[in-house]
Amino acid sequence: MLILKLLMQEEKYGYRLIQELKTKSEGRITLKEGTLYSALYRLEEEGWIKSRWSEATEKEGAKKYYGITPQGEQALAELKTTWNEFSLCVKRIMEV
Amino acid sequence: MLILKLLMQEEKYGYRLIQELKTKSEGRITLKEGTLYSALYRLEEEGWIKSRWSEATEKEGAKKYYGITPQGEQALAELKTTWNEFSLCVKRIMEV
DNA sequence: CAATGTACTTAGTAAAACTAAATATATAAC
DNA sequence: GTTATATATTTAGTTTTACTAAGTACATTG
Repeated sequence: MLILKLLMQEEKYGYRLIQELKTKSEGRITLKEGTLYSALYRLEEEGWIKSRWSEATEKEGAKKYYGITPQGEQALAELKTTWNEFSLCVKRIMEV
Repeated sequence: MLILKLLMQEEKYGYRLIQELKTKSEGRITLKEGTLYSALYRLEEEGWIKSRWSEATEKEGAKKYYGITPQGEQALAELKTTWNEFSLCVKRIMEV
């Protein structure tokens, strides 16, 4: 869900997603490469994201950019609802 | 965390925990026996809960009651902090 | 007496995060 | 110049944990 959310802004490559998740979570979500990339492969298999290779420039090598698909946006909306309901329900149980 | 929380009130047996999680979550958390009981075994191995068999009466068979230990209470407090920080951080990323 | 509800156990599968390492390039340090 | 670090992706293998599914046992209900 977080990956899909970060891809709503613009297309991004895997390494950048790891960094963004780390900084935006204040160091609480530190995915290892194995975790992030296999998550990306699953999301792409689901049809929720699409990848393309950028061309290498003089300064930079080629990167694999991921963008969210319309189905991904739909899935994100559903995941958000599920998450909201779930976390609210955890909150209620924990706050009694 | 939720199991530990439910055991803070009083000691409970596994089947009851399944029911309570279901009703208190309005049907969103419906653990199967295999899931709940193996979670209980893990928690007991950690030393966070302790079990005892009740004696069978004329009406009821023996049940295995679980109670939270002092280490369990400590773990619960830490889990709660971790959960609060984590869910807040998800909220922040999702609400941008 | 068959079916359902309660209550616990166990075996095996599946999903997903983990460790760990390999590959490759660019930059910075010594 | 070589070593170390940062960037960027891939892959192999392990571990954890939830899942399915079935089995045991007893009490209650129809």
